[in-house]
Amino acid sequence: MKREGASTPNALLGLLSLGPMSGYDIRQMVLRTIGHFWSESYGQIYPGLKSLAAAGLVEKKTERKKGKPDRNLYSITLEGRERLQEWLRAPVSEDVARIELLLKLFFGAHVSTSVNREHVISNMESHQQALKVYLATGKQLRRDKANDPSLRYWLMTLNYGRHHSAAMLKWCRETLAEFDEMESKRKRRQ
Amino acid sequence: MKREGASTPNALLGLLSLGPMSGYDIRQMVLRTIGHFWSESYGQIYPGLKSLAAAGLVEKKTERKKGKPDRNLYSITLEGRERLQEWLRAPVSEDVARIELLLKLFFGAHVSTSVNREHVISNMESHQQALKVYLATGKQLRRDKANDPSLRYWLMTLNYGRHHSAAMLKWCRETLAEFDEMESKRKRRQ
DNA sequence: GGGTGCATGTAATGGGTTACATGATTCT
DNA sequence: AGAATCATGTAACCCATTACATGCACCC
Repeated sequence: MKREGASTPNALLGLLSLGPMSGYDIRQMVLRTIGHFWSESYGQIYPGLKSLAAAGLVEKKTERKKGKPDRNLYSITLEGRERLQEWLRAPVSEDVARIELLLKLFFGAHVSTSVNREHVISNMESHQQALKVYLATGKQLRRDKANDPSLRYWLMTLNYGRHHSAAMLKWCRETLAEFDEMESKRKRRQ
Repeated sequence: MKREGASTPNALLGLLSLGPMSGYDIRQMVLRTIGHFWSESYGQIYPGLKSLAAAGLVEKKTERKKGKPDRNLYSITLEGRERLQEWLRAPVSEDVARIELLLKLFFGAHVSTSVNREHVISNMESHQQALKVYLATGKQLRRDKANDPSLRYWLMTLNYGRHHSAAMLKWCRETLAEFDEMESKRKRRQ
């Protein structure tokens, strides 16, 4: 009877709370702003907007411009805002993340250390890349959104990413050192 | 044409590489050993074992014991081991984790700081708890599995958890301090 | 003429959890 | 008598991605 979960409609409401948007805009927004901890595909967005509209939580207005394709602009209603706040106040549902890297590593003894090493290295690279992005968007936000009341919250999510990626880099380096040790031990025995 | 994903059968093969097990055993194993980064439900395990058996990657033997319910013991075949190694060698497919806490925080300006603070606090508590578990199981593994060739790999996954939770605790403390600051600013203005 | 970006949507498919259904044994 | 643990499995449902389908405008 309790469903719980279903955060996609809430994500949509959240994004529309920043201003009216089309489904296409939402997709771009997701990629540019919350992309490092959230994803939404068109297959979720368009049907999601439709059902939110049917529930009266958002309103649709079709915008016609010569020379450009029609845009369906959605804006959040008062009821939608209430629903969003309700969800924000509800406790965070935590479920176990499935981390494929760790699953492979857990069974790593079945393959050579170099295979496992490669997995760790590519993980390290993606976190190095992510760190750069976090720092850059942090700067950009502080510059462009200096007076936005949401700025602090946005920086918190960025900071989360910073801490996470920094910790992962540390772990990667330690793990690579461990592989070195394992390999030199193996060589000594030969 | 390329499906990619579908890691459940590989997880099952991995667990069975540690020794013959029933579906029930596997569930327990998942919870006790890889539970901090993986989950499998009966609804995945039993059908999964069935199709692995149909593909010849595992073998089923029914064990009958007086006074106890029948157990379907599954063991990995040679072909299954090969398939497992193939998967282990394939690159890790990384997808964006959906972190509900961050989604709520991103839209945090719509509710009071105390609501957001509560979310962060309960996150902090769960990581404190997790850290304790990591340290305890680390000790236990070093004691009980001192000669297991997989020990190093298991400790790597634990270490991942340690680093992650430690970083999250740091982030939580910083974020809580930020809330303090926001609230004292608000008071000063009143 | 062809690629890219804007724009909307659906259908197929996959992957997963939860609830349901059943039943024995052991411990309290 | 009743709860907990062992044990197996299915069905309903939910959530999500990917591929498909369409089409215009702008730039090279």
